[in-house]
Amino acid sequence: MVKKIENTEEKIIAAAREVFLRKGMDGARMQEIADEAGINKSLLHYYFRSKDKLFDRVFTETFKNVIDLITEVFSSSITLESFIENFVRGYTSVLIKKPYIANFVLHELSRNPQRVVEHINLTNFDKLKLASLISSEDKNTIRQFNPIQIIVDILALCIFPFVAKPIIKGFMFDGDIEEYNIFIDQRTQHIIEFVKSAVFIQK
Amino acid sequence: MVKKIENTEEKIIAAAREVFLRKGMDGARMQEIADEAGINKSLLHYYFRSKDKLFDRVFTETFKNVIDLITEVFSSSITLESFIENFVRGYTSVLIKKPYIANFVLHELSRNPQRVVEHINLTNFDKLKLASLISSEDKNTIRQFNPIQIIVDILALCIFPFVAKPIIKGFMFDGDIEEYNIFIDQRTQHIIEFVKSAVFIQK
DNA sequence: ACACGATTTAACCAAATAGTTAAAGCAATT
DNA sequence: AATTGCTTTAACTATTTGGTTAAATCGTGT
Repeated sequence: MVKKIENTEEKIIAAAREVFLRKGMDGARMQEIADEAGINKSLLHYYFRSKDKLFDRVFTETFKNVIDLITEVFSSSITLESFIENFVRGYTSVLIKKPYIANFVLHELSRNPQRVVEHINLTNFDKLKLASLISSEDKNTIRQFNPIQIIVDILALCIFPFVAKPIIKGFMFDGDIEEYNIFIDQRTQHIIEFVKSAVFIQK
Repeated sequence: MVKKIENTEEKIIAAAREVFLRKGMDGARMQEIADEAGINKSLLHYYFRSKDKLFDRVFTETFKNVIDLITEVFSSSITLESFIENFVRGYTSVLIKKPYIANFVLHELSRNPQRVVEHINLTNFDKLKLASLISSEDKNTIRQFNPIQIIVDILALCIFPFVAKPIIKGFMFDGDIEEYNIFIDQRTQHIIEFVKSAVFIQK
């Protein structure tokens, strides 16, 4: 190869992600993606034969970030407390670095739920992990919530603030992005304390 | 008028909501909306001059449900505990009746954040209410979390399970809709207990 | 029977857009 | 200098789709 192929390819993927995110798969225009990537439409089709293929690539690549994270967190936590901390830290740190992930996945979840679920099912990710961690705790130190409710709780607490960013920023903080950023900075610690307060019984 | 105008109009709105929800504003086709409503495209344009106007109507109507609820809950709660209970009960009961609301609003939030925020700002909805309820509690009985974090927590816990339905159903419950429904039934009570456990200090 | 609004039918238009093609240019490798 | 592969330009096609139009039909209250 003569010029660096990855560079243009990555530029296209980043541009496509931007545009798909802003406009959704249907709203996105190939021309707009080309513009965003600083290339022309012909070259775009030279790299990715169709809009569908391009979207597929972007989705798979984006989703992989989440999968890798979850797998890692699930396999490395050995107590309930460390699970909660790792899970929340892992999730929020990924979302702080790549906030677009939340919207992107949720958008695809409503457009094509089947596909998202299939991607999750491809992972070998142990959904009974939390239940087993809970059952190995002393029953007098934790409240007996349904483990699945707790998993959903933690996911909700981590993901929602990114999806609802315009509302939190625009309404809660009157449009002040700095206040929103502070809010997000404090979010990780807040969730950990909130969940632990809810789950563990204080003496 | 000769025939009942509301009937067809409502049929169109319901059909449009369905299709807009499934496909998003851009993915939706006027023809598909007409089919779903059991009428033809001409009549669709006879009632709503353009796709934009139709979407606008559907959005405003859908969003009104949420607004009315929040306003009601905010004005009627006089203690922190009753606020939490009313808020969660109000939110989950609306979403159980009309689960499409969550996706619909979130979808529009990423397509046109400005518009959603404007709609919220039009309400006279007191965002300091929770803070004032917290400050009137005995400091020894509640944990000192940031009130805005708590509001976001509650919203997240209520809304997320509906948005993530395909994941919860498809992955957590291996596609069993009945188990998902039971999960949702228990959700209201779970959230209330979870939040109260986190916020109130037990003796 | 008449009028009038609701509804259908069917053909049509204009714009947008995914995707194609082909020829030419460019930059590094050989 | 020739080759090779990335990149541009620009014109083009086919299809989809929002929206229009006009005439016919249907149903009901007067």
